[in-house]
Amino acid sequence: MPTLADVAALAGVSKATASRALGRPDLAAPETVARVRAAAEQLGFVPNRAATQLARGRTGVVAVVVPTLDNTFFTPIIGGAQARAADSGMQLTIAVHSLEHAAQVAAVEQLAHQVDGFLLTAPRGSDEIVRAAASFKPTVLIDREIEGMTSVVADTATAFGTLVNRFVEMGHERIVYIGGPAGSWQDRQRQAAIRAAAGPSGATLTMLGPHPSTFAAGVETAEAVVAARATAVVPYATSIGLGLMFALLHRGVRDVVVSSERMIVESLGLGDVPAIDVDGEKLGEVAMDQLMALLGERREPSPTTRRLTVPIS
Amino acid sequence: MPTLADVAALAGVSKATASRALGRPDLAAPETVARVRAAAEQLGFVPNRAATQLARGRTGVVAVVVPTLDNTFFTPIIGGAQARAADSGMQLTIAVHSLEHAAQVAAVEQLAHQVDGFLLTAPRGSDEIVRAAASFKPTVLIDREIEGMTSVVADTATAFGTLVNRFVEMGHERIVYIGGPAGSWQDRQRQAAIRAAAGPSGATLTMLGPHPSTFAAGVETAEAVVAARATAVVPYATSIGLGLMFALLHRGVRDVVVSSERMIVESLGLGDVPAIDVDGEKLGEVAMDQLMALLGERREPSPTTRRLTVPIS
DNA sequence: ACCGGTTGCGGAACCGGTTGCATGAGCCTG
DNA sequence: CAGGCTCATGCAACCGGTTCCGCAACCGGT
Repeated sequence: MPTLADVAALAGVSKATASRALGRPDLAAPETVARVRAAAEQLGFVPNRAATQLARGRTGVVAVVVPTLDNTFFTPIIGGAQARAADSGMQLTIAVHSLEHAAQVAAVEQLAHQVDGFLLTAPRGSDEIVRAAASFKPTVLIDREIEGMTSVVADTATAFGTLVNRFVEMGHERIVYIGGPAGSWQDRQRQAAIRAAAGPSGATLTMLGPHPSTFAAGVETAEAVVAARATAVVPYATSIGLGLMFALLHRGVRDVVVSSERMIVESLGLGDVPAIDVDGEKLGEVAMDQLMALLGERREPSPTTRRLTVPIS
Repeated sequence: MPTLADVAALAGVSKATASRALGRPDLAAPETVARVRAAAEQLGFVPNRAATQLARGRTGVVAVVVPTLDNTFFTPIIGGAQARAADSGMQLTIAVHSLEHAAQVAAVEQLAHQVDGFLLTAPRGSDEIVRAAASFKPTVLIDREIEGMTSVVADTATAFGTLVNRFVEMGHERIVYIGGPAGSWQDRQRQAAIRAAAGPSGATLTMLGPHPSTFAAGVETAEAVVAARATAVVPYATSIGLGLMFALLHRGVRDVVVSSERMIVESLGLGDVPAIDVDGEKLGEVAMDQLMALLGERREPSPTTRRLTVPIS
């Protein structure tokens, strides 16, 4: 395994020059850069990460914290983040935690020593808990906004409001919203948006929940949905909606419209059921970009919120 | 941020002794170990990973390679592996690759410099491609067996065979198997097991596929399932089965039994539909244990296959 | 009392990069 | 042509642990 010293020797320069030629080409003579690069190429030189990290005081790793891997909402986010991280030569570690309890802040602190920054995905818990978790290293929030922190959110609240409007326009008069997990920030946003949208319309809005984002939970809501004599349902998560649709069909109920992802609506040929699509990959990419920006800056940059539009069809 | 030198100073010993006291307690006097530990505790000492890695020549990171994150089969595996890795103070990076093409071996090679070992999950492609990818670092295969390599497989083939037997016993005479992705090793195993199980029974077996493990693909098989006048279906993946069940219900077809995960069967109250459950977490844990064992041994250990039983109910 | 053998510890080299500082060559300007 | 600059480069310290090696104290045995 060739080291920088080998490269330097082959190129006829010192380690220092070789290092600069590869890492900061502007600090070395063009001709030297070329020679060093050629040598590195020839030897198949790959810098030792640990050495670089040690010398620079950075780990080159960022952690993505997700509440669970069982939810298809999070996995594309991870994929997007991973892709962007790889582009910058960074590695990604995945940590599964829900930041509801103070104990989990300790877990994050433990991790903090081993990474340069965090992506916290849809953290539950209070603002204070999240702030505490973010206090160790530069952090970008995904799908949650907290005053003073950088975050990237999919604007699902607006989208859900639009969805309800759509249902109202379609003539639905009894609409049910199936809420997400207890303590979910997104859920609160969506509830507010949905209430605002439905309020003036005269349609009856029934709010159910909280529910975990699982298929089983969706199945269990069928009873209540039927009891509410709803004709349209807006579920918090795809998995909930799927369980519900399933249970309804299973009961022989065929006249309730449940909004879902475009993929599902289309593959089933559900026609004019409004579909909603969150581009999780994009979410992950943008969040990682933000984090990279944070890591790049010397001084604390001002917190930003990037709001990604969520398409409805 | 306290360093080992700080700990050593506080404990009144040298760096060398401090290092030994913490890392190899058997090499130091018990009393010294206690003093050093106390000092470390008091200072909140956390060893610098990069330094350790550099000194030891190991990265402390292992990579899990999965074909996709969109399949709920893989995510629990990652979870299990992650948990075990964390127990050993190792980190996990996730790489999303399908090892079908030679080009992706290069991607693995790139990663190889940054990790100590690999977990390759359900790699497609030829044995040679997988061998090439595994040639860089110690590697454990998950859900695929290749001569001469260590692997951990869920014995779903046997389980699927049993499943078909069960259907036959229940009186089903036209059974459909919906195949998984093209080139899937598991799919080949299952096909063989299913054929062997159904062969002597006199039941008609229709093999469909290949299909990707998606909901949409499942929906699309409904046509063929109906055409085959099947009364029982065994789908390759949960997602396929879900799509199929959905499409069938949607068409008003209610007399076709589709095997699925226990969770789904139970939440829907599907009664006596046989359910199959792969403990992905366990799979990940065992695989990681095997990898740790590989990493621990000096000499090349003999390859092993751990076969995990998959429960059916 | 002497000796070979353990045992616990410290000194120092080392892992493989990065970077502050010094040096010297070459260039511009007055 | 001298003084001052910039630019390219090398030397060496450094990041924070790990580990080889040697030394000294201490053990029991004869």
